[in-house]
Parts: sequence; C-alpha cells; structure tokens
Amino acid sequence: MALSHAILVCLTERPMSGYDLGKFFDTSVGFFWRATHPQIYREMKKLGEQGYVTSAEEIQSGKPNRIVYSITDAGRTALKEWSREPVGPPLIKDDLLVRLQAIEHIDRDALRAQIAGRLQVHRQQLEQYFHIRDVRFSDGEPLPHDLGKLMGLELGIKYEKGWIEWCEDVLKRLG
Amino acid sequence: MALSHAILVCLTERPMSGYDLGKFFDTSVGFFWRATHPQIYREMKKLGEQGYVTSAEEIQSGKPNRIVYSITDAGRTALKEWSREPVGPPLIKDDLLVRLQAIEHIDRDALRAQIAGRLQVHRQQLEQYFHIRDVRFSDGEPLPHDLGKLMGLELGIKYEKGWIEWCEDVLKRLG
DNA sequence: GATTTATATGTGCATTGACACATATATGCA
DNA sequence: TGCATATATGTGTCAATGCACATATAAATC
Repeated sequence: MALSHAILVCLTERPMSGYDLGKFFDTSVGFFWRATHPQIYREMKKLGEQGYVTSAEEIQSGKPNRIVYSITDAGRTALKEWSREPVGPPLIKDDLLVRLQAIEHIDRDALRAQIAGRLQVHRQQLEQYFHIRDVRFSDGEPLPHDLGKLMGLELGIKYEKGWIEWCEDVLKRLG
Repeated sequence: MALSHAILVCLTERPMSGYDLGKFFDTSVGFFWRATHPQIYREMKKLGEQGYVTSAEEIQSGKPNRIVYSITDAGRTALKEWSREPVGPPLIKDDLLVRLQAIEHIDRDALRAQIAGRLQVHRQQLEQYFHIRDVRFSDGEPLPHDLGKLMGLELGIKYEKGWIEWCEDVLKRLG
C-alpha cells in the first residue's frame, strides 16, 4: 500500500500522466521508493477506482493519447491519514554488503571492480543531488512546501558522501 | 535469487538451523537484506534440492527437532560464481522520506513524532554496531575472513551517525 | 496457577514486484 | 536505409515477499 501513497505524493506537485510519473519518480521520491512503469500504470488505475485521482485524456496525434491524473480531495485526505500511521524502519537491500560478509569465499578482483563501480554510482548521484539543490534551492530560504524536499536532499547528500568516503577507504585497504 | 545467496553467506560462518539463521540474520546480513522466517525455511528447502546445502536432523525431546544445514562444495562454488555477477545499486525503501516530499500535505505533529522515533531507532542501531565492534574487533588487526564484516560494520556506523545528525537537525528546524 | 517468552518448524494466501512482451509513431544519428 | 531512442500505454506471467495461522513444549515471570 505504499507505492500508491508515493504516487499521491508526486501528484501533490502537479497532475501527471503515467509516463511523466515514471520519469518524475527517478528524480524525486524514486530515491526512496522504486517503481517500474507497469507497476505505476496498474497502481494509477486502482487509485482511480478508489476515487483518489481523476483522469483526463489528452488527445495527441501520432503518439498514444496521454492520460493525465490529478489528485482529488479524497486523495489528499487519504494522504493525510496515511501520514499519521507509524513509519517502518528504512528497508535496505544491498548485494554488495551481503557479499562483503563472506569476503573469504568470493572473488576478490570482482569485488574490487564492484566497489569501484559503486563509487562511480554514488559520485554521479551526489552530482545529481548537487544539481537539484543548485537549481531548486540556491536562492535563500526555501518555500514552506519545499522544505521537506530540501531536507530529503540534505539526507541524500550526506548518504552519498558517506558512501564515497567508504568506497575510497575500502579500495585502499583491499589494495 | 538473492535471499538464497544471503543464506549461503551465513552458512559459510557455521552450519545453522532455520531458527538459528533467523536470529543470525538480525545481527549480520540482516542489516543489508531482510527475511522473515517462513521465507528462510522455504529457501533452505530449495537450496537443499539444488544441492547447495545438506541437512542433518538433530533429535531433541520436548521441542521439535532441529534441522541443521551446512553449505556444500557446490554451494561454495555457486557463491563464488554469484560474486562475479554485477551488483545492483542499493535498494532503499523509506516511507518517512516519501512523506517528507509532501510536507505541506501531511500531519506535521505526526511527522515530528515519527522522526523522533526514527532517531531512537538509529541510536539503538548505532549502539548495537558499537557493541559488535567491541566484542568482535577490539583486539588489533581483524582476521582476514573478518575484514569484510568489519568494513560492513564501519559503513553501518557511518550510516547511522549520518541519520542521527540529520534527525537532530531536522527536529530543530521543524520546531 | 496463568501468562509470556523462547525454542523449533512449517502451510496457505494475498500482495508486491520484476521482467518480457505488445503496439504505434516521430525524431535523430550513422 | 536502418537502428536506436523517446514518447505513451498497457498485458501476461512468474518470482519474491509478507502476514496470519498452525503446532508443540519448556522455562521464566507475575
């Protein structure tokens, strides 16, 4: 029941089609909740049936018509109710750290390469966060409705920096 | 296909029953890969069928018999092969950060309470990491087969510290 | 004496998620 | 000319996951 809420969260920003949402996810809530496009389309259909979103078809020529979804008052109410429910601990799944636990039984060269790859991923992610911060939050105090996004961004930056430090350190130690 | 590997990783440490594994998970790979006990029992059965583990029943009186699983050579080979496959990016799922993106549409008091709760969780987790570090790695250089565990632990400590700082800062800003 | 916690293994079912496949067209690139 | 990429929405299917339930007993706590 949490993907539906992540979608509602996105729709508080502006009305979006499934395609829009798929891309929007990758630059916002997607950092904290992943979803593939079939999942998104199916979920939006359900949200429509529940009355949490309304849909409007935009006629296009050539391309398939866009179906643009907007959050309803019922959707906003559902969001607020959800926000009062207790949150779970953050769920992490990471192959690399699992492999590290059996370091004597795995391929050492492959591990080094994987950590180096991961280092790149985190550097790129940090770049992206910096970019978002510069475009959206460079001018003084953030607007109230952007405060949460800024705080999430700050956590993301902290997280990526931690990873980068760790990868660099570990690569040195693995020789 | 990754839970099976996480289990094999645990079994490189020592032979374990499903029950043991469930608890062992909570203090090792479980930080990076969660599993419930029905999941573990089912997966171990599969691993047995694939020949990656062997099982031996320990007769007990009163309690149900323990079925202790040991990794086989085929299992160790499978682990090594898996370790050469590319790793995915770490997968994170976190309600709290999703909610934060729609800060103007959620219950502010509930959010504060949730962040305060999260702060406690991370403080406890950090305590637990410190405890493990003290018991397992206090005496000088770690053994080669423990190096990976130590490095994982260091990342965990960095991660928890980051969260704690962030929660404290955010709570101040939310008033 | 009653309840909770720990030990120990599972089944059954519903939800979630991942991935391949399916369709249709415009644009840019080699 | 052909191929990849972007736009745009879906279906079909299987694997993974989570949660409730089921069983059985001993030890510790109230």
